[in-house]
Amino acid sequence: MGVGNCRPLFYNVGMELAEPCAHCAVRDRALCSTLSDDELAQLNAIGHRREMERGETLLWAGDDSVVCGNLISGVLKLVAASADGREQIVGLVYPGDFVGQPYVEKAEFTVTALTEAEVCLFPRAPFERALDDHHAMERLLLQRTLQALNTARGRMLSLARSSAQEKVAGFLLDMAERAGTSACRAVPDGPLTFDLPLTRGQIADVLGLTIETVSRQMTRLKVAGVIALPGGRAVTICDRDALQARAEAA
Amino acid sequence: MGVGNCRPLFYNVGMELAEPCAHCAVRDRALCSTLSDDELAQLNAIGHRREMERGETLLWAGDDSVVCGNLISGVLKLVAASADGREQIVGLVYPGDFVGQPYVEKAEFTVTALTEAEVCLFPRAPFERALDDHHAMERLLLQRTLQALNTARGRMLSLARSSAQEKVAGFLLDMAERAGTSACRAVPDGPLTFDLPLTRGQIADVLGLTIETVSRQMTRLKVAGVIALPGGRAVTICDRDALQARAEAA
DNA sequence: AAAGGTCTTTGACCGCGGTCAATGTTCTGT
DNA sequence: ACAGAACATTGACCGCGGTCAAAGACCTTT
Repeated sequence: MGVGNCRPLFYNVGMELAEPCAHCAVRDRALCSTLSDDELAQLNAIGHRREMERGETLLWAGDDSVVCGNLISGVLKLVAASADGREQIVGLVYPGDFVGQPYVEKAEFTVTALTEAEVCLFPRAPFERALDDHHAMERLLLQRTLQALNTARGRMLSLARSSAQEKVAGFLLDMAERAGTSACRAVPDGPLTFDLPLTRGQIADVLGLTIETVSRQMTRLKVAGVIALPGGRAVTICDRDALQARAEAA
Repeated sequence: MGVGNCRPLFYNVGMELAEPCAHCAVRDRALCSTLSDDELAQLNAIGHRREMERGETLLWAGDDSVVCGNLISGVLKLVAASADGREQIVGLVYPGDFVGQPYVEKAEFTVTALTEAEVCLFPRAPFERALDDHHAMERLLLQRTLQALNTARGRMLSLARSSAQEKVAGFLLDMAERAGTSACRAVPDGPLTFDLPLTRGQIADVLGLTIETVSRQMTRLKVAGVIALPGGRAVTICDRDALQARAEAA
């Protein structure tokens, strides 16, 4: 059940910022950060929020690309699949990131929630019109898209040319960085512990490996004392430098 | 020797379109297609042309991203490399395509000519200002960037999950499509012959394989009668459907 | 035409990572 | 607390594609 209904009926009355943008967790990071409170209220008139459960799909590859928007909380995956069912996660979406593609008729990739998530959605057509009116937002979208392109191209190198060991080590470093605030560390610069938002199977889909290979490489890193696996989906990075070294050399 | 000097000294005098844009081969396809003749003349004032030889590099990964522009003729490659020298071609640039990245300080990838090429270059900073003034051009750049992102993500699936056979077959189909006018065909719908602009080594760099594997797969396709290799860098596609089938299934 | 380079093909070998299968662990709902 | 499902680990095996090496084709240059 979404919370779209919570949107107030009279959003742009007076100077006050309409709910729920006023308390939005990504107000300062999403594309909306380019908008004044008034502009934001206008944009909000065409948007609505949606809560998603783990595993729920927002867009299916091949369907009309009907919505786009900002991720508020949780993590989404972008999945490419071949006709015979092989899958590859081609992107991860974090809070503050933009999801979907304006100016594109058909969605090329399936977008699914990896965790519970909350998104702020806009129908594509009116959102494109909003880009016309808010030049700074379009500019930021261009910059974000250029960044995403660089990220995707960097991952092409890794997918094609890195060993399984390098891929897994690199992935753990990425996730550690992402974990940020939610990670915890007993001693400054000491071991860092955090939860992975992905299953082994999903990690395999990101890295272009199989579940078994991911699992074996994790075990190898554990045996080498580079990481620890306290149980559940938690990981502890015991020796960041060693992990870095393994991420860079075969 | 570039032809930058050929740029006329008084480009925006009168209504006539300044050389060399008037006869530009990609006038109707490049970002400039969004500009009126007058606007184009203004933009041309900050740009210049450059001819490149096979193997010549336009931008080095890690250097300041100083220029961007449009490719007029030839083919360029975008190369990602790891610290220990492994390489991956993450993009090919064809005539009419945009090269370089506005709003990005450091070039992430090395840009090198695969064939003789001609580019129309702009220093990055004034080009960014031109994007401010010409909204339609910025819009088109955004659309092109979104397309490029989709292409890159599609190739992530292929790099990670396709067999060598599928990669080579798919690559040949792509190149056949690109060859377009320069390809020749004795009978309508009959065998199609064209020249690859890439060496076996470069094809390997595109597909995430080795030279030897690319060569072996080409031979396999030849022995199966799907393609012919008349010599030099030429390829003949004898049975397009069979090639398509091999591109899609392992 | 000969010489030298680069690019390509082919062969022999082997190791990484995929596949198949069984067991162990963690999460979920009642 | 228990049952069942989903997820993770581990082992045995093997094939695809990488590596090393040599020979052949093609393209310059003089």
